[in-house]
Amino acid sequence: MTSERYNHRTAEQENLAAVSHFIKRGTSSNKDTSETFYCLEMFPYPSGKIHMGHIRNYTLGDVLARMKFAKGYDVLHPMGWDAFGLPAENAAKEKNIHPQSWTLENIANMKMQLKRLGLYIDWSSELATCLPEYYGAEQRIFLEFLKHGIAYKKEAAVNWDPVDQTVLANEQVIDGRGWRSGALVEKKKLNQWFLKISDFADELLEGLKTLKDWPEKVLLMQEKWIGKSIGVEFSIPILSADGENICDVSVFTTRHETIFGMSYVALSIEHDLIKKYAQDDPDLQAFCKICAEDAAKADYDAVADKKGYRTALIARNPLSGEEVPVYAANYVLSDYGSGAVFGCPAHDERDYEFAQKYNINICQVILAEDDKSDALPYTEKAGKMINSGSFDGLDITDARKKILETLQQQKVGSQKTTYRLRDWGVSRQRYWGCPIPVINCPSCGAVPVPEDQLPVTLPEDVDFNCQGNPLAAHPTWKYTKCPDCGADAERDTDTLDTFFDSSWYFMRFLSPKAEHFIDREAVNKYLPVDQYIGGIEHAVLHLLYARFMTRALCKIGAVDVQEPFKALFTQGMVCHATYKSEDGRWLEPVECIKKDGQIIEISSGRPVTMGPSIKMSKSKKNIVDPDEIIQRYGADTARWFVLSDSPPEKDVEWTEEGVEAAYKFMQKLWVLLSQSGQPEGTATKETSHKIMLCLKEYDAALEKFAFNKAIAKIYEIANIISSAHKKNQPIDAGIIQNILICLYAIIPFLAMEIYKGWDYKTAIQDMSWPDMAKISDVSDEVTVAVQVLGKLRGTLLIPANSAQDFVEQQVHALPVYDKYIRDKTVKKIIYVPNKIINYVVI
RNA sequence: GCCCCGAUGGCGGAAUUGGUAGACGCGCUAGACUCAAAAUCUAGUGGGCUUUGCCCGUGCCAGUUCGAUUCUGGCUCGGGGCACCA
Repeated sequence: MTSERYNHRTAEQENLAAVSHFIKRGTSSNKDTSETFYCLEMFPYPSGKIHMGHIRNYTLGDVLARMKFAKGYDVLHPMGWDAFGLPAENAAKEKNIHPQSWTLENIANMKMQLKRLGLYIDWSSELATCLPEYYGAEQRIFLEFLKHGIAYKKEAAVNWDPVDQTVLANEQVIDGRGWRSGALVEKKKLNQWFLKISDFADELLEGLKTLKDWPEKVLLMQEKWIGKSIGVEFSIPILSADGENICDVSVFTTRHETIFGMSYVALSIEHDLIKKYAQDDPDLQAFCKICAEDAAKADYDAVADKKGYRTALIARNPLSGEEVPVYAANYVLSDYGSGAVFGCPAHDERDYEFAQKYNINICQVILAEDDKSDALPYTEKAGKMINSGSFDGLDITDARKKILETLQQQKVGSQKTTYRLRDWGVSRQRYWGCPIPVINCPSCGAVPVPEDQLPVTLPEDVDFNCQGNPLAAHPTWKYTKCPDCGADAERDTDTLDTFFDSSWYFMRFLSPKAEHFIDREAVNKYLPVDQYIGGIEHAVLHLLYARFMTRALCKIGAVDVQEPFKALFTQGMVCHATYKSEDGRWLEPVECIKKDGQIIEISSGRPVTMGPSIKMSKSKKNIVDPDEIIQRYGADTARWFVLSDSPPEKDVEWTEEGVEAAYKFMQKLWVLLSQSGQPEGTATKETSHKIMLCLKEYDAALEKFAFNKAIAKIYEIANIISSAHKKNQPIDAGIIQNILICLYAIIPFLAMEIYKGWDYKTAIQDMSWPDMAKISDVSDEVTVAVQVLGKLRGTLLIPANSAQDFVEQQVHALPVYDKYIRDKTVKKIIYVPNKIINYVVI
């Protein structure tokens, strides 16, 4: 038996070049197959250091890429850097270092870390979004969109983050706060570039149905976000206080059958009619101002309280002719539907609340069948119409049909579909982003930068301590000539939202240096991405933008792919317990030690309180540095640990014990699988089959993303080998070779090191994955459960696939038979081959 | 408030179309080795009992079935998403 320990430091150093030699696109381990497999993990933001979340994400992808390569696929497994963004500018302010050098240094460091982790990546296609070769291509895309009307400019109220001093997209506002800064978002009017994502709302929604290998949860979130709603739009005549017909107001509803229950009309404070009448009504003006201020807080609690202002205007119900008051109300959204609603308090919760507060008439129009409660508002799903003129007595479905027909005949209404999804505002008032390639000319307007002047590069001499956008504050950069008329003009000083950068990078990997933005042929060949892996936090933001971008590029004829990601896997977070010192400081795990069942702070010896295990974060200091782990235990241990125990879609808790255990197991594998570790005896067939069966299950688990189960199978194999060794039975070299090929996907350094100790002819990285189909699922002998009335009473070891007669005979010989069956009447015997035999007795 | 998901030992978690619940790991207990400890190895480890063996047990209550962690209905608790979208 071998006595020396496995030294991960020398082994990982020696094998680094071989382990991380990249698979180049267009090559495969099996020359006969040309089937492609695009394996992609969400590319990282170069913050400076790899964290445990990255380790988990990239290990998952790496195992898959290695396995697919060994299975003969032409694998594309690239890596890039989501390199634009605010932290670089903040670093520039704080550390007086240029965003570019800060970012590039971080990239260099993180790339080294990823290599040390043993990732199997095609570095020849590496890209960084902050380099002109990338963002220049992005500018070309923007100009194409401009040409095709997908990009347009409009004055719009935008979400303004007062801390980051920038505009945020709707998706970046969470609970009224900036997603990054956490500051309360304000509303501000600015001239902004938008992308017409709303034009794609329906196909983005329909496309979700084709994404069979996406998590249900993400599909649902996107569906809700797009928010398709089919209803009816109709117009309501508005009269002045003295009955004079002024205009029509159009409203959208999904409950048009309740039209006879209309007891008021509510308009948004942004509605044209309200704006017009506010000019002569100071009270209305004041009301609108208060509501606008509440809304600007973008704080839900401030808006939760419904406020209304009764105008002198009168609305006439187009079907009943009834005249009802018109309100300006804070709860009516200006940018959904037509910014106006009719209120039906009897059958709508919000309207009911409003009517209660302002003492408005409540008129019931449906007599419920399924809702017996008397409480208003009624929440019926079925019922008959009442108080609805000629429609009385109809059930809801018929009433909906008839009322719509009537509205159409009278030419006051029609069916309409609305979406919650708004156009995507992409202008950001920041320096460290892709400059929008447009020149604003006083006479020609917004003029695209001519192609031969691309890329529009960022100036390097910039003052980051100025207020607002450093790019706009640059003394010369923005001044230029109009490409059309030659007059003095100014560049657009806004840069693109970084989500724009990340919504097409997966296509750029196919031609990272090319001048043209996309290599259409290569993209068509490798896309859609066969497996995309990343965090759930991008369920709507990045993943919706990327889907939109792909469809938009498809529409303008740049690619022929509709959906970018065929399969999506969202992995869980890496968590760790939190530690707090006596005086309330957060402590890093390395600052604490367990002693006699108590946790104490190493420096002071004082006791420490342990908090719950939560996502690793700098603020709570519950972080473990991957560098230290790799240094101390090796990359294989780190990889092994993040894959074991917890299913990858769930959060995993990082524990010292867990890492220690993983490390010990690496040592154990080293002993069990080494040639020198094999005893000198005779191997048995049974052991070999058991091991191969485990490998087959290991493979199936990996294919299903059940990495924790795959790991369990390796432990099982170790136990099998261990007991074989005790009986002085060596394991066949061929079996060991198969195990090592499979392990190479998970723990490449150790697998390669052990492999080198045997005299195999082909290098491990050139070996094909074992053919699992050839391994039989059943052993020669199986254990069958003997049940009486569904209760387990004994087991039986018999040859596989035995006939029922034979099994029954065997059961007769068991003590179980005398005890439970012999004296009873057997009503029925249920036999499931190789599983159970169940006696139903009375 | 609405929508979705989940609940299995001390812990993380296994369990093909309903078919031997608790694989595998951690932790724990005992033993071997050691002056001792660590490491390693061996055995045990859901609960209970009158312990050759039996009873209970997958959040709770019912149901379907020869048989339910798995299917159906109703609850309880936990997690996530959306939040005036008319």
